[in-house]
Amino acid sequence: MPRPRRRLPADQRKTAIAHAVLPLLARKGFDGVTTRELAAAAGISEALLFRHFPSKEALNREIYEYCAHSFELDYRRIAGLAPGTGMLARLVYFVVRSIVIKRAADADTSLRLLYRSLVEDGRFARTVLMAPRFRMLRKQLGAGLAAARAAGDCEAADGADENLFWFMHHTASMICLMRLAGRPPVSYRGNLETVVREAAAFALRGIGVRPAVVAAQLTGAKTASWLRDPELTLLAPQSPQPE
Amino acid sequence: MPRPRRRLPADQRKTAIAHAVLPLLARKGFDGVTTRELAAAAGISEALLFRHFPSKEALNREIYEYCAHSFELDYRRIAGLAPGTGMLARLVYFVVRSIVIKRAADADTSLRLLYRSLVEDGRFARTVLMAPRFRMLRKQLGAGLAAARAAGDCEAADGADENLFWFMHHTASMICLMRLAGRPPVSYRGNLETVVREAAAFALRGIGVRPAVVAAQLTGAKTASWLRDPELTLLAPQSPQPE
DNA sequence: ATTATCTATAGATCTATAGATAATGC
DNA sequence: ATTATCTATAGATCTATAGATAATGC
Repeated sequence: MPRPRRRLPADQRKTAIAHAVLPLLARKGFDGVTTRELAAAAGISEALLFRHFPSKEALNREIYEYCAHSFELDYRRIAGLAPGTGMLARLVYFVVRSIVIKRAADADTSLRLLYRSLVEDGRFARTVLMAPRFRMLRKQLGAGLAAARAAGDCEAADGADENLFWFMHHTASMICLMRLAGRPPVSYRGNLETVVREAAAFALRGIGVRPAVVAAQLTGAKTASWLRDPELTLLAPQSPQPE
Repeated sequence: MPRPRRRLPADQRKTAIAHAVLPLLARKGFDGVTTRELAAAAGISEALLFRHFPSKEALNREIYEYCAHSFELDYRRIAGLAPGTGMLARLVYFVVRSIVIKRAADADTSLRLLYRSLVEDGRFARTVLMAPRFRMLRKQLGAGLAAARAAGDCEAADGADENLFWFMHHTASMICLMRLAGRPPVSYRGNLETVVREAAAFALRGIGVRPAVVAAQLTGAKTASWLRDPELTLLAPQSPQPE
């Protein structure tokens, strides 16, 4: 059965391979997946795979680069808001939400890759977490905290604002990680949007915002209205689709 | 070079293998490690490995069981304390600390296994996180919250206490996970004990305890005195050493 | 006599390459 | 004429077993 495959120019084929192969690689891990499986997922022969990538290792490296962009956030909108208690609530809510609910089609793929990296050498995780966008977000959070403190809505911190940023990030990240496992080992009460709102409230109180202020800021009606506002979705951009 | 190995009775050898093999398996993952490497780590031939474990897969399963116990906490001491704001602070502080700083020798090994499980099928993570000790801790936290609320030290939650417990747990877990990667992708300000205290404060505020109360409860002097109290270390028991 | 251990190796699988064939674009 | 693709296969490696040898305990 000589099956003549669709012929593609080198660069397109390369992208197509990366795209097709990513989910499998993320799910099974570099060592758990075979080049035979990868080729099958890309709908090509193993020989062609090795023509486009000199080795399995090289393919793996390219996949990381291909995937890294999917963690970008459109933070410019947030950057435009004036620092204050309301801005702080929005910032935390959207960061938490965009981590817990990733909208990109390949969401759990890129996240699996990220967390897998953490238990291994951590290289990929470093590229993602040390990227400029996080420095930016940290700065924004700092500005929001300062404004909220000045307004009396927030307690001064005992430690560094930077640590508070990461604690917030961690709360959301671990919820996301728990949801990656087929049957989650932790079952939260309420539906996902509820969990997102509760986690955002937890994080806001955690960074020092007074409980009463948090309750006023994160009402169901308010977050619902934010979700309808396309100006501030803060979600990951779509991946570049091949072809 | 016929090297006569030390001869051990079957059960002892089996335990010895499990013990010797665990770190390598956790670090490289089931697919990333070879039976040759595993045998070498255990100081035996591959043939002997397969005599004690019918397959690599079977060895892997046993390793999970062997490792699961290292997550146990000595929560009985906490269970003995009367619910109240002070108990709540202690509980959160020690849970956070025991997650971030695991004292057992094979600490990062068991944690790697746990987090690796999360990006894979999640089976092991479920055994660990759904264990009775967590239900117990959750109950204790609930009692502490109720008492602190009655005392006016803590805001009533908008959601379930159970979710608050997990958010606290998540904050600590992710700090721990970040520290597993060789060079951590996130660098916190301050030394580890400081980070632990700040994270505990974050979590306490997060679950609703008023910022001023948290500040009063988690002073450096207070946590230092807790650390000197052997009654309440709440740390993981030592692994059973072979032989 | 039984049980633990080793050396040697089979059989399967996995990465990677060689060399032939067919589609594309000038 | 060039470039993409395939089939076939080499060479390495990996899991697992067969069969021989040596230590232990009755």
